[in-house]
Amino acid sequence: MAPKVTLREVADAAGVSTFTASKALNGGKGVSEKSCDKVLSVARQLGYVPNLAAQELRGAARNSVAVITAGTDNAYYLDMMNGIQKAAQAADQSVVLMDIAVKGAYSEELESRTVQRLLEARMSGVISTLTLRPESIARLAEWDVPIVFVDSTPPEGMGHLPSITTDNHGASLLVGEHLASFGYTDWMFLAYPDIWSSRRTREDGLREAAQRAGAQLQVVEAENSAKAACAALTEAMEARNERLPDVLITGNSPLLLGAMEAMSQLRIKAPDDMAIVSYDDFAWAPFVEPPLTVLDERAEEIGMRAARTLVQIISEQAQAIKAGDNAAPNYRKDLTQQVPVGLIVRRSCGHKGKETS
Amino acid sequence: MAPKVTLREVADAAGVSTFTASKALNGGKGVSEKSCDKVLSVARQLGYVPNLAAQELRGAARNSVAVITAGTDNAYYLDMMNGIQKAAQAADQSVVLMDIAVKGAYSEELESRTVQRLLEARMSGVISTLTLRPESIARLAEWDVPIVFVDSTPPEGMGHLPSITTDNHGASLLVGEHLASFGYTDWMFLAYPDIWSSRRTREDGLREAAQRAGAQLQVVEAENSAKAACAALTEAMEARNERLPDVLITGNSPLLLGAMEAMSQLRIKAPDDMAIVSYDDFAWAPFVEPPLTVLDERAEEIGMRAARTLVQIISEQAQAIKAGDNAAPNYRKDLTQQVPVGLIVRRSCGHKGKETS
DNA sequence: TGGTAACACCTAAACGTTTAGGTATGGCTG
DNA sequence: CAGCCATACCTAAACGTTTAGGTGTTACCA
Repeated sequence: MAPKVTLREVADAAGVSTFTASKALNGGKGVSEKSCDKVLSVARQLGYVPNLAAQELRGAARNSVAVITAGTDNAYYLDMMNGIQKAAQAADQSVVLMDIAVKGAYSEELESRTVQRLLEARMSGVISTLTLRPESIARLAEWDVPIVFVDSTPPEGMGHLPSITTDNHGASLLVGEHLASFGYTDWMFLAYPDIWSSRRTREDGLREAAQRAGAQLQVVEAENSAKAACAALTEAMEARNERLPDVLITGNSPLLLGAMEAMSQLRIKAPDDMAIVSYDDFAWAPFVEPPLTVLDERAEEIGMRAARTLVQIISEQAQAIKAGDNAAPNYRKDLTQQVPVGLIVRRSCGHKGKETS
Repeated sequence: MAPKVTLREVADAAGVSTFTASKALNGGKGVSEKSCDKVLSVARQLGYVPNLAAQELRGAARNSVAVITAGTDNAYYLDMMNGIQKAAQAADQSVVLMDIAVKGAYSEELESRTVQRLLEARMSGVISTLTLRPESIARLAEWDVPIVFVDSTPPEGMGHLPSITTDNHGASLLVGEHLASFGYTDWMFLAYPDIWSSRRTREDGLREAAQRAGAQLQVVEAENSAKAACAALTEAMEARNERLPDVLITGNSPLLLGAMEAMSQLRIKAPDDMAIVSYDDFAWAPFVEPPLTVLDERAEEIGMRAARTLVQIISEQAQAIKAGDNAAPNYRKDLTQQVPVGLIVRRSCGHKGKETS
C-alpha cells in the first residue's frame, strides 16, 4: 500500500508546505484548523509514519533508555524490569536491554562495546544493574548521557551519581538480629562476586551484625549461578569436615537454589541440621520445603523508582538544553535512595514459639 | 572533552574529505593505507562517535529488533529473553522490550500504539510472544517488517508467518498418558486466556488425551496471574462441592503458583487429595513440597531459535533489497519449528513404584 | 486612508551521514 | 608520446525531518 510516505508527500497532497504539515502533525500552533484537519486526514489516508531517525537527527529529544545487566537468570531482575518498563512507558521512553555477559560471565570487552553502541544510538539515558568501570562512566559523562544505578552503586569516588538500592546494610543487620535471637553464633555467608556492589554492603552489614551478636562469620564466594554455588558450598562444607555452621545466609536466589541442591546432595536438612536464610524474596519461597525465610527487596518498586529518577533527570536536562544551559545532567544529592527491606519470616531459619506461615 | 565531533570535523582534521573519512572508517576500499591510518588515529583522538540516526537516515541497515510481550511475571520469559539476547547479540542487533500490558492485563490500544512506535523507529524485525491482531500484522507487512512468533502462533489465515513453539499438542498427549497411567479419570485444566495461542493447542491436546484415556476434562479459565488463578480455582472447587478432581493441570507457572496457594488455603494436599502437574518447568520445581511434575519447554532454546530465525529473515531481506528485489520478507515454509518437550516426573502427580527425586 | 498587529503560511537552511559521478595523478602499453 | 586504466581522492546531492526568518493577507483602530 504505502510503504514509504514522506512528510513532503503528505504536504503536497494536502496542498500545503512541509512547514505547515509538520506543525499540524505535532499539534503546534500557527496553523488554521482547516489546514490542520486537512493534513491530518491526508496523513492518515496515505498511511504516513514519521521517521524517528530524521526527527532525531534534526535534534528531537532522544527516546530510549538502556538497561545494562550481566547474566540475569534471576527472577529478581524480571520484577525489576517490570518496574522499569512501567515507568519508562509512562514517560514515552523505549527500553533497550543490553546484557554484557558473554556466557553467563561478565565481560569487560563487551562492556566497552556496549557503551559504544549506546552512544552511537544516542540513547537518552542508562540504568545499570552493576557497577560499571570508571572508564565507561567517563565516556557517558563526556556525552552527557545520564546514568542511574539500580541495585548497585557507582564506582569509588563517583558518589554523586544517583543510585537506587535496597538498604543492604540495614537488611544485613535485620538478618543478624534475627539470627542472634535464635542463638546462632556460627554463620556462613555464600556470596556472589563483587562486580555487584551490593555484595560488599551486605557482607559488611553481616560482619557488623556478627560482631554485635558475638558470632563468627565465614564468607564463601561463588560465581553468580546456581551451579557454581552448589559446587562452592559443597567444597566449603567438605573443608569444614563434619562441623556444620548454625546458619547459611545466601546472597541471592540463584545462590540459594544452588545451596539447596548442595544440601540435598549432602543430606543436610534445614532448619534442623543448619538454618537457612536468603536475600531476595521470590514467588515460590513459601512453597519450598522448608518454607524460606527471606529478605524482601521489593524489586519492582526499585525498578520503578530508578526509571522515574532517570526520566526526571532526562527531562530536566532537556529543559536546560532548550534554555541554552549546560547540557551535563544535573545529579542532585537527593536522587539517591535506599529502599527499606522487610524480613519475611518463614520456617527455614528455625523454630521458636509461634511461626508465620 | 569532545561532546560532539562530526565526520566533517574528523575529515578536516585529517586533511581529507568526508568521503575519504567515511570510507576509511568503514574499512572500505579505494583509500590509501596512509590516509586510512591518519583518519583512524584522528578519529580516536577526537573521540569521534558516528551518529546512528544519520547513518540510518541515509539508508543503512536497521539494527534493533523488538520483543513484544504482555504482562510477563513469568520466569519462562526470562529464559526466553536470555536466548533471544544471545542470538541477537551475535547478529549485532539490539533488543528492545515492548510490553503491551497496561496493568498486567493485555491492552488493544497499547498494542496499536506500540506497533506505531516500532514503525517510527524503523526497527528491523519483531518477535512476538503472543498472537497479535491481524490489523497489527497487516501494518507490519505494509512496511515490510519481518515478524516471528514465539511460544504463540500467527492469527487465523496467516499460517505463512513463522512461529517457534513448543510441541504443545505433543506435550498434552504426553501429560495425558502419564495421567492415564495413574488411572486418573477426572481431570481439571486451569488455563490462561487465549490471546496466548498455546492455550488452544494445549487444551485440544488434553481433550484428545482425555478421550483416549476415557477421562473427563473440565476447563477453568483465569487471567494470567497467580492471584486470579487462586480465585478462579477456589471458586471452581466450591462449585464442585466436596468432589475433588483426580488431577489438576495448570497451564503455566504463575497459574500453578496461584493454584498452590488456593490448595494450601483449602487444605488440599498433593498428590494424595489431588495430583498436580503443570506446563513450564522452572528452577524451583524440584524443591517445592511436593516436588512438581512439569513439562520442560526449554524456553531459552526456543528464544534463541526464534531470534536466529528472525535474524536470518532480516539478512535475506537486506540482500534482496541490495539486489533491487522485492523488499517484502520472504517467509519460507521451513522456518516454522516445533520444539519437542520433555516430561519431568517428580512426585506431585502421584506415587507409583519407584519415583524420580 | 495609512499604520500596525496578528495570523497563516512559505522558503530554505540546517542535522550528520553515504555515495553517485567526476577529476586529477601516475604508470603501463603499443 | 598518445591512449588507456587504476587508483586515490573530491564535490555535491541526497535521506526526512524541524525551524529561523520572511512574506502575504486580513482585521482592527485612529
